[in-house]
Amino acid sequence: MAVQGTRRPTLAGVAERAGVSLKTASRVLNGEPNVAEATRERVREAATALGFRRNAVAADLARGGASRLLGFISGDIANPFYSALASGIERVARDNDLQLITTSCDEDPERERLLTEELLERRVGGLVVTPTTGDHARLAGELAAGTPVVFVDRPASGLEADTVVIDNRGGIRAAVRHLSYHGHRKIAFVGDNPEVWTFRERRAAFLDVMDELGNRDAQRWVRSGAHDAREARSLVAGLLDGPEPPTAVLAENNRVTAGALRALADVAGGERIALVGFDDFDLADLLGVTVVSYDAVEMGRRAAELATSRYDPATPPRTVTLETRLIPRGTGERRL
Amino acid sequence: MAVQGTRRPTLAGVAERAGVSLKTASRVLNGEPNVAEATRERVREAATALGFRRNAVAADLARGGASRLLGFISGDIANPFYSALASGIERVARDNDLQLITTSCDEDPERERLLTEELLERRVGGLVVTPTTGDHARLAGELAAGTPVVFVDRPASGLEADTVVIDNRGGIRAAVRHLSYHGHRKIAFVGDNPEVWTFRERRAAFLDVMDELGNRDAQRWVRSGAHDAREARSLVAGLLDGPEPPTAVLAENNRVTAGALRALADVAGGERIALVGFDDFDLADLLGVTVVSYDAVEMGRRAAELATSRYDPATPPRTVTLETRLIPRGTGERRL
DNA sequence: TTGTATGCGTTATCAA
DNA sequence: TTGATAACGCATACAA
Repeated sequence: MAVQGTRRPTLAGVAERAGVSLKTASRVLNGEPNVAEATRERVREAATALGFRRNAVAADLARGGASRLLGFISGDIANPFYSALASGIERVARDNDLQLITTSCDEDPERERLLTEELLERRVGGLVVTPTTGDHARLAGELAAGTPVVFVDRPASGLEADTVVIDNRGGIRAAVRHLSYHGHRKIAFVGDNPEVWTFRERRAAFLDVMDELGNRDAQRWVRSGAHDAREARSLVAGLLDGPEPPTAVLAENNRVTAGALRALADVAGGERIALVGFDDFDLADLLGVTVVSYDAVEMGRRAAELATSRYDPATPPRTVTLETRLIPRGTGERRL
Repeated sequence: MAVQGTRRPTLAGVAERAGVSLKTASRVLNGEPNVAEATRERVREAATALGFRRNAVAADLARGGASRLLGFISGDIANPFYSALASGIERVARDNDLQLITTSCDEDPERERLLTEELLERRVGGLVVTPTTGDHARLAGELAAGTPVVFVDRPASGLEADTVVIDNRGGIRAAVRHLSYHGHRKIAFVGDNPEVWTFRERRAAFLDVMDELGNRDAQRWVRSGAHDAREARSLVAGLLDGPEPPTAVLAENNRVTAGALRALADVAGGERIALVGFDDFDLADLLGVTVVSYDAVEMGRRAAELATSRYDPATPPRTVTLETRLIPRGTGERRL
């Protein structure tokens, strides 16, 4: 048992106690072959007696190259979406004997840059990033140096790199068609900030499908700027209170869905207004909300697989697109 | 720009290019004083020209002692409770210039042990653990060696160490009294497995308060074994379907609450049965569920503060108990 | 203000 | 089957 003040036992200490050289002790403790069984036993005993625990920091340095660490830069780890990503990444990390460093950049480009730098200083063997709107060209050198940098949920700007996204357009298409099939024409699209890539993708798809369905002026049904549930609530409230209230609301993400639900609960007859949300959420079944669902854990897993697979920087970047799935609950209208 | 195959630029390289010694380059790049401004400038230029990025692995090894890493062993990072903890820990880590390694042990003692070992090999400067039921006496030596190990949400067994918990008993007391105040006598307590410390605490409090209120036989209202929402649903369904259905259900955690909600939705008149849940959750307001709430992010923060504050292993372990808060929504009965 | 020398605890090379 | 010795890249007494 180590005691405070006392140094921790080292491999050299184990070797000395076992009466062998450093290299032999190393061989034994790393399970390498070509060591006599008797020697092996003596080293093991010495290690246990001293309470030896290998120093992974020293090992990483000696080995050279990357450390056995993987980096993940999320927007906010407390957000269920990001923690689902983290969960998928973690599993792949585990399978590859890597430890995962998680960080949150609060959607702040400058903070993302700082975190990237810190993780690269740690010589991570791979980096998974949910990119903010900033430019990522600065990472070109690192990519060329062989560090796999993978972007997830949205692509980086100014850089060609491996990317994992979902089929946003397909998801929106399914949602709008679902509502249309159930007779809705006045469909409002409520979302986050237009700076966000996913918002733009989803809005574009919304306009496309509405156009295909004969609604050439869908732009007037679009509302943006709802970054949290509270803002979404007032945005939807405004729609319902306006001159031409929609009969259906398409919420661009789960925060908007939550806000929309509250707005609908606030007005008389709100339960007769249909609601479809992008992103599934807990208890959506109870609230009878039809959603566009996808597997965020799988998304993390795929990203981590790209980030851990050794690759040739010369090969063109890969893009993985995951499918979405419409989960109809009722007829698009909520049944409370 | 580094190119693949090429080694990464080192401090020595920067020093050489700037025509100074290693130590001087180190001084400049670490912002230490006592360097001529001209020298400083030359070193900076050399660093930029070479695309130098310090190697944190080497720095940690050279500095000796612990690495600038913090470890967190959660049950499952995809679980909102654990990711809230992670969020709090992450903020403290950031403030202390530490990087956070997050792991999930899936509530498996053996896996927790393995993860602990791996993190200690990484020489983490602190370790936050949500302990499983296994014994933790093996960590005594590490504690004595000066690594702050902090347990959060429940105490470790077989080891005296810093711990952060919430006031489970107070929370249950408030919940039962709330229901009692609103006229309920037949209150069922539905929870997870009795192996889980928090369950035992909460059940004990439930029985105490029921006893105080004159219900001496509350044991028959206790149901356990609901580890997920599905199991909770059938457990509650069984209660409602039994010979003497309760008029109120106290759910021991948010998974049970979700299951109970579904069970109540399944039966006629279910909306007249009161429900109070331990743990607040998203959209609880919409569903009209009264809850016992507490701040999981704060819990993580407090744990991380204990794990980062240098302390004397000789001082007795500290226990931080965080308050809970009853959030009444309606009269304890749901208003849908 | 600047530099020299040594150590951190491993892994890896190459020889014995 | 084993071992001596040199990296790995930086920090830090101590000197100049």
